[in-house]
Amino acid sequence: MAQQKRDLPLKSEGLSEWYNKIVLQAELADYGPARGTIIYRPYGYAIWELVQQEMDKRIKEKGVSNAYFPLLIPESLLKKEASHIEGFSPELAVVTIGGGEELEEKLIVRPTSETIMYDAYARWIQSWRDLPLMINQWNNVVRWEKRTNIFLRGLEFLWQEGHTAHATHEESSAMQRWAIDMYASVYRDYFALPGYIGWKSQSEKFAGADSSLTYESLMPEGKALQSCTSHDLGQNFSKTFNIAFQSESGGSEFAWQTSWGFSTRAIGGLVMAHGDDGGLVLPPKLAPIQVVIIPIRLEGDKLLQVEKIAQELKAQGVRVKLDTRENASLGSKINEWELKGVPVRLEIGGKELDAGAITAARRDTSEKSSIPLNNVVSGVQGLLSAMQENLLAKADAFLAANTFSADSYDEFKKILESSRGFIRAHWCEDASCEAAIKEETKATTRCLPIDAPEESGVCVRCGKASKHRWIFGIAY
RNA sequence: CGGGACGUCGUAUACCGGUAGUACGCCUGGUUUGGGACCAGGUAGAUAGGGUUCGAUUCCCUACGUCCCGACCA
Repeated sequence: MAQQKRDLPLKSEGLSEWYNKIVLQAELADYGPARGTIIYRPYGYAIWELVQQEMDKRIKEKGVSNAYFPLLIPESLLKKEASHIEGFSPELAVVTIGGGEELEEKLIVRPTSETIMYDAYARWIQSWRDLPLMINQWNNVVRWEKRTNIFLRGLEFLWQEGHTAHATHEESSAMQRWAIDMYASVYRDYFALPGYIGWKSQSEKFAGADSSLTYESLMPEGKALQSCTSHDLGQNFSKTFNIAFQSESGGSEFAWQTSWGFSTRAIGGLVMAHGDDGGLVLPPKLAPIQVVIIPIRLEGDKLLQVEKIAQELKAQGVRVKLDTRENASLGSKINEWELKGVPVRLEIGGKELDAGAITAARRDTSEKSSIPLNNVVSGVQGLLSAMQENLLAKADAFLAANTFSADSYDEFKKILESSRGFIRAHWCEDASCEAAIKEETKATTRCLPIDAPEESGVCVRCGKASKHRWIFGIAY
């Protein structure tokens, strides 16, 4: 009977079908009326707000200020940097008519804000004393993707983009590294998603960058997800936008720049990585509701007692929801909150109040335990942190179990056919070899891990000498 | 953007060239509440536009949207 009510497909039987349904059913998001557009519903947006809170704090601590630049970019501005426009032109949305009249100059809906920001940077930066200039913005960008997927790839997505200008390459390079380390830390400690930090290959790097750092995590079914990158822009943009400054010694120099971004795609990764057949499983640190309290057949003073418990938890910063709906049965409440991935559920009825201990259920393990009434806050906090740790430990184990090494092309292909996952393999760093591997196996270079040891070997495909093992995978 | 599948109340589905049904949801009232409650009454639907036809939700075309497979990407 319970099965008949279920209309969520099993995650274990098909990730993409499960994923598409759970995003809608858990009310994280809905589709917009135009293709590829998404409505972030309150429950989903709340997750993003939690990410923002944490990341914004870290960004500001680093000395980066928030600002906001325009959505519309004159075409000529975007065209200034040759490789940048070349990289983005296939996916631009362009405004050609305004107020009913054809525009003299087309306006591009930003796919990213390098050009419009650096146009201003050129005016703002005159002296070495103006550096570093470090600005971040939380905004939306538009990229005309051919094939869309809710949260993972859409026409419009939300992100933050940080853009810094420095006097020296040492400084900008350190900034590039700082950003990816910050992302990795948030990813690990909040999303409970481990991954590899590494360098993008020349062909995979950002259009207009000298180098790109990425954080690559692995989804169930063995596909790679990249949801943040940090770029060393060198002087590419400062030269084309004339971001020049007078140095201490009086000479004119071009600024060294970085840009780095983290998008709502990460929410999709979160859903896929931790969810199960019962629905979402949210890591406590990013759960809009960390604890749901369900009173069972309580009224009057006894219900007040439960409300007091909720208040107590709230006072300690726990995000609590008290579900006092009278028209829903216990079972339907439990199922609903499980579907929505709430980490801890507290059941409080006459039984609990008499015994002086409430029943707590963990979403990740389904374990039930008993928490003494006089110890609710620390008991709950203990469960939340245990769950956060457990999700990370499971994800770590998954990543480790699905990172393989291949020393021959046959082995490489065999892994892709059977389990997928990440493959550590030698590559000659020749772009044509990379393209051939992609053509023949669908796998792309994901990154060269930042801590990859030097190791002499031969390219898994062409046999030429190689110094490092790169990580390959099939990307989303 | 190429190939394929699909589009019926909010959701999941059924039937049909001639009155569009069921379940869940939702609303009202009552009884209920320890793992998806029950009774009664009610609400709500053929994506849009053309064509064929006496008659189209059904057949055809186009657009739009979703999913899957490719090429492109956070």
